[in-house]
Amino acid sequence: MNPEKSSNDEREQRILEVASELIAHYGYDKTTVSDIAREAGISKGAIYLHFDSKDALFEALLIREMEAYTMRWMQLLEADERGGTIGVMYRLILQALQESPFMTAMFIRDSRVMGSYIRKPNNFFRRQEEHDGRFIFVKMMQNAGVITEDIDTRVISHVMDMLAFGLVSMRDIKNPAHIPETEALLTGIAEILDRALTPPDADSEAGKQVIRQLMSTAQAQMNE
Amino acid sequence: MNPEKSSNDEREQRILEVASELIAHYGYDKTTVSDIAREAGISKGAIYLHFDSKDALFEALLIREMEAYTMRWMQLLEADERGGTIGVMYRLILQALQESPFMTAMFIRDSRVMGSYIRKPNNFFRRQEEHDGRFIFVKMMQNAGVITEDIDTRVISHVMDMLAFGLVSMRDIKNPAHIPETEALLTGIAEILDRALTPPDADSEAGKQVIRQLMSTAQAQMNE
DNA sequence: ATATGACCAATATTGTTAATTTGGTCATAT
DNA sequence: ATATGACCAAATTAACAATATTGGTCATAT
Repeated sequence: MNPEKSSNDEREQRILEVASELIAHYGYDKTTVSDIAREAGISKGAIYLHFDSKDALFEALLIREMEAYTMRWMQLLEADERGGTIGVMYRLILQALQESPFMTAMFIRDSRVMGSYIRKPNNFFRRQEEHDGRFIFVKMMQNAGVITEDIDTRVISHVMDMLAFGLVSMRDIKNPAHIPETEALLTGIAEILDRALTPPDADSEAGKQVIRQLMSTAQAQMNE
Repeated sequence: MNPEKSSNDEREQRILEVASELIAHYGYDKTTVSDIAREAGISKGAIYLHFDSKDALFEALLIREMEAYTMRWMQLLEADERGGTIGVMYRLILQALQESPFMTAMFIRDSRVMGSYIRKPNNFFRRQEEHDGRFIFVKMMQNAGVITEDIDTRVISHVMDMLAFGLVSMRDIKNPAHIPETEALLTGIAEILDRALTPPDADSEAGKQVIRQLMSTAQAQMNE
């Protein structure tokens, strides 16, 4: 929420909700501020009481979607009784990713959705470039003893990125008849990762525990 | 080689060689038949003594590159003394893929290279769509006892496609500083696949043997 | 036979202007 | 205070003709 702007948080969320749907469907370029206002049932001017510009709105949306994606992952994680092995945890990452059309578009920088935004000089993605979330995740899981230490952290995290990218992108170019059913595919990936990366003495709850802790710290920081 | 056309195979190969370089660099649209002729040191008319059309030339090039890629893989396979585990074999597949800019472009349907060709109604890729080479490869390796049977063939082959796709595509969008050095990455992937897919009792030569046999059969069919 | 390159119809590009759309503002209303 | 929507400059798109390029052919030369 932008404290400098209107404090009507409920409406701000509705704007973002509507923007998410429109942009996921029509893309950044083809979705106008007026479209968003009309669909949200408010005037165009009201949009600018919440956001400085179309880009500011869009970037708030990117952040919102990332947060929603993370929350959804947490939710799947807590609901899953198969334990906190890296295979299962990563499987749920992919599941959450697939569930969100917007996140998949973000992840592969889909130009049909991101439109001309991706070409902007100092956009969200370029600013984010320094930060490697996946690397940090893998490092933490190694420290927690949930991933073997005998394969380089950077290699593992990049392999995970490769899989996620491939998962989302290949659907466009490969004959659907040759793509396995999602459930079976994700289970297979989890199995492969567990066999390769889960140490024999892994504590299957340690991973989840670290994530929980990380989340509550993040939550606490947010409430300031 | 097109038997209906000129039988000057040497020149036909030079045409394709030149076309490969030009198209890999400038793309299908920006490379004209005259460009190819000039660079090959022959007249434009001579091109049409070998190929019916620009598209026919281009498709011959696609096939040539696929064959060259396969040959290169074979070569790496024979030269590698680490044995024929699935990890090592697949690692060499990725290595051969990375070495050929044209093959990488084909694999991800890079529109900067393939240009307007990919949008043509009945192009090479669409015709090829039925055939799933990776699936056949995995199936054969399972039959040879080099890949476990306890994970679905389709799942394994698709995971391999995902990795290959990710390997090639992620270089464009991820901060290079976060991408591991190629050698380490490929070694890591090989290690992961071996741990997950190589059966305890695998005969590390059986895989190579099947490939050799397959190749000589294909070679024999070609010479007809 | 084999190879060339001038030639052509068809397609693509460019330059230009006119028309439309869009992000953002602000006087006015509530 | 809060919200609206008419309004505007800037940017995008549409329309169109003029120009250039390109795939492919073929009469001619070697």
